[in-house]
Amino acid sequence: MVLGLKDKASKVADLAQRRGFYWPSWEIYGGVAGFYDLGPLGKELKNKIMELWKKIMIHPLQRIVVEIETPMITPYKVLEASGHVENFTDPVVECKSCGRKFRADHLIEEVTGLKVEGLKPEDLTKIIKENNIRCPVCGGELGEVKPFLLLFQTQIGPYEGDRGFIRPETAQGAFVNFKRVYQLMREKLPFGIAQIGRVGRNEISPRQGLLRLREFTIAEIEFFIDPLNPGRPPLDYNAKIRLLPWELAKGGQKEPVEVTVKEALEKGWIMNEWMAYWMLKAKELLNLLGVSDEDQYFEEKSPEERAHYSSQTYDQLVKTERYGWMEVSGHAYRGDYDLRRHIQYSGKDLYAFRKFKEPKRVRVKVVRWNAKELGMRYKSKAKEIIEELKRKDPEVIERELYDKGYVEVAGERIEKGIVWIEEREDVITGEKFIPHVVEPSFGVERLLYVALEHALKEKDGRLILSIPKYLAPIQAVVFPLLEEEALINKAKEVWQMLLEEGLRVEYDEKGSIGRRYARYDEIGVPVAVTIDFQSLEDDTVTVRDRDTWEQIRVNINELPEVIRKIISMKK
RNA sequence: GCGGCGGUCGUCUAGCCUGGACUAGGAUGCCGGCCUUCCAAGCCGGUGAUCCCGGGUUCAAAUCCCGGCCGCCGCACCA
Repeated sequence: MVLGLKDKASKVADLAQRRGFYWPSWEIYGGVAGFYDLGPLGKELKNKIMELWKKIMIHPLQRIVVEIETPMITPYKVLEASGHVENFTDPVVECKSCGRKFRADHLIEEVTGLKVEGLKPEDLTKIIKENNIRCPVCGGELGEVKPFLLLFQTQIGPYEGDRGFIRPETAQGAFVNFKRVYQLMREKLPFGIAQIGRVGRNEISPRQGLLRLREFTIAEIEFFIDPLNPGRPPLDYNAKIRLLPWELAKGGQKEPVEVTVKEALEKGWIMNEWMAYWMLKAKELLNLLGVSDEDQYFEEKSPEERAHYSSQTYDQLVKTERYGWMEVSGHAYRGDYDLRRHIQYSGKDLYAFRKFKEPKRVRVKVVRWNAKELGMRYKSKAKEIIEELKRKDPEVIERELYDKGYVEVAGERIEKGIVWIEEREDVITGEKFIPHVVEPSFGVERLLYVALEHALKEKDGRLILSIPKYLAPIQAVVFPLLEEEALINKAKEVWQMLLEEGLRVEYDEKGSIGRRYARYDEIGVPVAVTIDFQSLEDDTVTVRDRDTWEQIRVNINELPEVIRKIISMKK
């Protein structure tokens, strides 16, 4: 293998395919861009990564962060409410001569100054024709405006009207369940709904292997807070964080700055303490996946780049060799956007309730009326009159009655005495409000790739997957030094014993010992146990470290504990 | 989607320009055997390639032409 000649991404892709981490889906039919299969090792590693994610994101706040699961197939109405049906489609127009594509609405606004947001593609096409707008690059003629919907569409059941989509994020499943989980959390904020699940986005041009997929796994938390009383996260204010806030970026700054969390909050670079908390957690997670601080930072998205629901978004970027800085997580302050929209579209009560410290006593003016009198005088019109009285501001009615002696509703003059204003004192114990949402969201396959790329090392022309030891899919391997019956028997005994200890262990007797070390270094097995002739005499074996290649000799009955210690996260 | 480059055993690659002896060669991996007392050792044997797919040109196509698919790089969108 000519290792030196290839870049790291190729080496990762090569290793992934050769040793069974991942490969393109539907390969024997030529493959389909944007879809990848996970092989045996890839699947195990991904499981480990998801476990780790839960350990970092959920476990420390387990009393207030809970995991749920909701369907991938999502009804039209839900994604209409979320704004995705509207916002996940771009009107695109193509130049007939050079083939370049443009956002049709942006192009028109630039050239004509007309506000055309929300217009239909046909109208946009018309405007382009009427104003003779041409390709801004080559001057060629432009074609029809077409919407490009990034959502995968399907149909639910046999009825064509029941349109469904594959969810582009798991978040909506959390929002629609807000009330139920709120009640399960005994109506206390803040709390978080975590979800790990597959999503689909019909990317125009997926590329870059595992990094841009049409179907992938998202791990996200919708963290609900009371904006007036967000609570305090267990936050280390002195922790350092690398940031490129928009405030600096728009002034031309390219490099992130390192600041304490305290500074970032004081300067308003991070708008909320919970945002800061999840960002720090994200940094910790990437550290544990083998990405150092220098190889990651957070970049704030400009207002134009942000998703339709967000008022602040930071992307967590990780350095990759070929693809440069790659987003592995997004941290969005979604405000009350999603719940507000779902309240609107579903008509359901998705409010939280905020109790006042002291019940408030307020004097309120209420409109009262003599229903019997109204009924007798206005007959069937009485109902309409009462409805209008209910809607009208009591202050206004009071003024009208005072000024004119009557109030005019539904075209009738209702005189003082039939309608009057009463003042009464109400005791208000609290108020309804829509919680705000802080959302950390991770692309799991990207984490997988990044972990692999950062783990891949070379030593003496050999590939070593120096993945953090607690992440290794296979934890240990047992070798007889030579293919001799006595050694083989002993080795199999040891292997069996380790299996019974619950460890994930392989056994291999084929090839020279060096070749076997190399085989398992390449897939990141942290511990190689070798049974040699001395083992037969004194029940000791050699334990070799994947990264240093150093060996120690341990007694067989200490072996499980030795291995456990090596692959443990606690150091 | 456009432009550029590419696609040959699991992997890396020779051959392609200049069509024919290519029954597609090598290396590595993998399997079996011999050997071997700790880092991809050696020897022998074996396995393994619809030459990305479809069509066309030709007596003859891995090779030339067209279309598609996939990949990489650049442009636009994103976790």
